[in-house]
Amino acid sequence: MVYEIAQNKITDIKFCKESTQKTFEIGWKDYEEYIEIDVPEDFSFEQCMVYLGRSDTEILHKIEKGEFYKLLNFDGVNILISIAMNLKKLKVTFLEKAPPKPFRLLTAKYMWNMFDLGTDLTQFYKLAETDSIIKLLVDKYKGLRVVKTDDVFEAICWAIIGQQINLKFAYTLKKRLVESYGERVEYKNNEYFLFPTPFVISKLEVEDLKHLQFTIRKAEYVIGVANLLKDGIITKKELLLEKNCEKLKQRLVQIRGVGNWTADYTILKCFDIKDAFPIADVGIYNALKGILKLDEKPSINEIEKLSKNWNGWQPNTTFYLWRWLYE
DNA sequence: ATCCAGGAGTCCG
DNA sequence: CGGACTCATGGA
Repeated sequence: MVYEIAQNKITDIKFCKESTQKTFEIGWKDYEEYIEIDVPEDFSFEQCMVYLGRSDTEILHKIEKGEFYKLLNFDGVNILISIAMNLKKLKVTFLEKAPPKPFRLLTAKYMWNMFDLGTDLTQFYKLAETDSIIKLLVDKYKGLRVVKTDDVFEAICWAIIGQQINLKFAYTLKKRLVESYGERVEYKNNEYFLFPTPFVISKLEVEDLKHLQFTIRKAEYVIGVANLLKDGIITKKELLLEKNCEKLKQRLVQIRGVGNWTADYTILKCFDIKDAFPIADVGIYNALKGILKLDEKPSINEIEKLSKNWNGWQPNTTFYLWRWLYE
């Protein structure tokens, strides 16, 4: 039996050839009921957990006693896992019965993508020698990775939901959306959810989402994106072929409801593109305002100047800046 | 109450 | 193209 990788799932594990950055090879061991994945020497599971644990309203995973729980789905097959560090390796445990071997490989690849384990951050850390902002961030949060979202529908929806509202309310909206329309699995008195599929959301009316306190616009945007993906007008597989940040952005911005910020954010969260940078993000300028002790938020021009020093490492810098906000 | 929040579309010159 | 206006809802 051949297991196909769904089109919009699992980023190709091969890395962008034109990238000048070093990459690590994936390494993992299969122990049936769990797998162990090699991680870079500097990898900090704890720092990634701070990012992933930034909201107590997060519905798509749980963190308990430093252990991470999430429901995965490969081609219709649900896999409930927990993740923890064990002897400098990432240990992923299958909480229900161990899935067939191809799915254990997919799980390893999923983690590799989610924690961006392929990127060698040596050059990023070296930037700290010449950039005081990077130095401050790296000193504090070394080992934090760019935590990715595999599902492009989820990534775009989450960005749309987050437009122009505070993060707390954004998490509330996501929770309502997922609880209302996402698949649910129960395990030991806990519930775990999948992000809703484009198919399910495409069937909704604007009114359905208005009841969840979505604005009319956001409801239209989310349903619209669902239709584009459901009909195959947009596929992640096709988007992955575009390695140029600007060109990828141009394609995303054509989607109704996706402006500059949403496109930048989606690329950062869902694609392995090294100059993705949501320059209009209020989180970024709030962090910079705080770090640089500015009286007012920095202008786009000022951020552009700063970010030139970060060329090729904008995604990492963005995550480290966001991390600074969670102190 | 007032301002802001991990904005986008539209219109107008 | 760039700016002003509109939409829209909870949090602090």
